[in-house]
Amino acid sequence: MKTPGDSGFAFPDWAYKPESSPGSRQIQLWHFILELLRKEEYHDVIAWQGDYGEFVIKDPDEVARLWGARKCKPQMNYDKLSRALRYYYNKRILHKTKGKRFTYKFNFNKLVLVNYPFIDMGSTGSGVPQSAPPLPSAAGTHFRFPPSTPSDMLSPNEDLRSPGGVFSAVARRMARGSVSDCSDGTSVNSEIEDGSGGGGEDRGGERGLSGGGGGGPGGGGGGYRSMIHPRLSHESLFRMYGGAGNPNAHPGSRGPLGHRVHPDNLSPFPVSPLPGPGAAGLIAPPLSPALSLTPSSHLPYTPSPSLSPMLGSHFSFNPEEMKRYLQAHHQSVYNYHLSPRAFLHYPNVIIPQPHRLAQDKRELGERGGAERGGERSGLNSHRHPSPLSQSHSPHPHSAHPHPHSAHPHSAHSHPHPIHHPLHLGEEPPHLSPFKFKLQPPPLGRKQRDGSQNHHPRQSSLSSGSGSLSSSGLGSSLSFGSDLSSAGGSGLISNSSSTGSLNSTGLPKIKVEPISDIESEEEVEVTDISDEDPDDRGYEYDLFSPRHPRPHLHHPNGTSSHPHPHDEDLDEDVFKAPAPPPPGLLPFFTSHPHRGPPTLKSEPAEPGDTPPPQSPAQGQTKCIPLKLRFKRRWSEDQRMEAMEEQDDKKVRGEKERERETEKNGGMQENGAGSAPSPPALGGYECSLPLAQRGVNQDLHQATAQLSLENKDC
DNA sequence: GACGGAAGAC
DNA sequence: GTCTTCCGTC
Repeated sequence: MKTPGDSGFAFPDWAYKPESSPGSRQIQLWHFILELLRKEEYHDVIAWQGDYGEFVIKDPDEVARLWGARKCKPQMNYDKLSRALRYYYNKRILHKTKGKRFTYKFNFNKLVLVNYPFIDMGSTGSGVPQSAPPLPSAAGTHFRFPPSTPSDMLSPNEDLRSPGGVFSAVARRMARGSVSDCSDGTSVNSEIEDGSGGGGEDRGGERGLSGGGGGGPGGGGGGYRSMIHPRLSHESLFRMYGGAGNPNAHPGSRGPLGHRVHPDNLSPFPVSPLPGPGAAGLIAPPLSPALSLTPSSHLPYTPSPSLSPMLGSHFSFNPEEMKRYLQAHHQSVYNYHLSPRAFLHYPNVIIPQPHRLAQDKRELGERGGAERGGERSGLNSHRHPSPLSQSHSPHPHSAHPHPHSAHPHSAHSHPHPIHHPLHLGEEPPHLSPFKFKLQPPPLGRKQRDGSQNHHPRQSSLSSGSGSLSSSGLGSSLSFGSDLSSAGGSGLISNSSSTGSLNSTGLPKIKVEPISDIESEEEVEVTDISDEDPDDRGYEYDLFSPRHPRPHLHHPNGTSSHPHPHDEDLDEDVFKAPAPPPPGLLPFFTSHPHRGPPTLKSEPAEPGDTPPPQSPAQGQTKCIPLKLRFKRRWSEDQRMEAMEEQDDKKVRGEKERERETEKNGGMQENGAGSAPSPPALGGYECSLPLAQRGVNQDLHQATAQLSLENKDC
């Protein structure tokens, strides 16, 4: 009979790692079984037999004893152990080989699915037994079964890319079960470890995984062989998982500030492909759906976001890059889900004009060396440059007939560990004084009306961790910000589609200054409007970095993941931004030597520190920021009212055609403060027409605004 | 021997 | 969540 060992199939490395089972800090039984199985000295106790993945417990009592010793359960016996094994049946990790005593079989597919849901199960190489672990063939990764040949030993070169390389010797021993959990120190694991000194000698012919890598550290039981083929470049890996290789960002090449994505990662990958703390390194950080960074012909420049650590859904963008990107995007703000109307609400956001773009390019070119060089040096270590450009979601330009098809994972914003190196007390000399963060938009009024009691959202900043299916993070993008600043600094909050809507079901942008001294409170004090305390309060909640909103909660109680093309969000128009805290205004103003930033702000109060003087200062167009915001706000209110009226008219007409009775009630809602219709359908129906109307206004407003601001 | 429910520890 | 322990059933 051909045993797995004879066949040259190795069990994946992750299978030997206790960490490979999320949620369990202790070695799991199936890990332990694998430990025994991979060590020849225990082949008289337990061994592979039969089909691939099938093993027989030759000495149940001894296995139970070993297991009991490992777990410090001296009372362990086969009955108990088998009970534990039977629990794997439901998990489909293991199943019983019928008719064969003490014979079980691993379900590799399940193990892989459990541990690496991203792996295409259909990619199992030909000739690989069904029960053998799947082979991500495209990546050249080999699952073999069982493992442990000398060539499989972790080579020094693998240290950087294999999990073994990031574990301490103790950790490795722990991972191998070499270190007993028992406090008395009498561990059978030492037996295992001791006996495994020559453990790699068998299972010859198992080559290919390590590509002839040298002997691994310890030379014992094989430790962690990298699941990744040594020849598999990091880029390949990133491609595999949707990201591009980035030497600077690669977890294996931790820079001075590079965060080890997941020191205790749960996978054999350099970075766990699982979502969560270690996921971002491999998975292209799903951008805010509204912020597709796909390069396109008309978008010569794409900002490279980095993610803030811990805040799984926060991406950091270099403000300069964003500026350029926005300028490049000036013809396609809709694609950005930055409706032109967004600019309407941002008197200080200069609508990019072609000549400005050129000018800015020149400026960038002029100061690119020093300034951007500085940025690079500061950001490289925490930024994922290109992964996004290669793997990010489809560009919004491509009209998606199916609104939900563009960003299948948009709701699962995987955290990106890399963050901006800004530290409190440091003022990046080269960075724009702005910090932009795209955040889930506030819940729309229509939604809010459905549930008035919008309690402050509890922070779900760490919600990025966990299983693939659980995340549901809003994709907040922070530009040129890091987490610490995210904890207290301001932003453009957009939101695009990630989660919430403002009172008109539209995302908002908030522009706040970066300040070394700013605190979370200061951020939260951001005023949105004097006219709408409700909204404002909601803003505080929503835009507080501590309260990102991973998802959009529909009035019907369901929670949907945000999507840039969600019909609910088609009406993505931005409301009034938050004026910056007055005390922070100096940071908020543009740097004279830098020329007018694309995104800039002005002093909130006339009496505040005056911004750099400009010829247009005295003009009425350059009224104090606060006043401008208020005016804009009022404008916005009027426009919203008009829009709602239009919406309701149109909706009413359409509805009337179909449902005359229902329609009548909706029209009675009137304009302005009318609560949203309870049914989503009506809301969605009104969007296209409403947006058309808005677009006209927006175009006008955009033009006006650009004229209005170009002198400021 | 194998299965699986139940309760509980961690 | 992962066992451990106990137990009834087949």
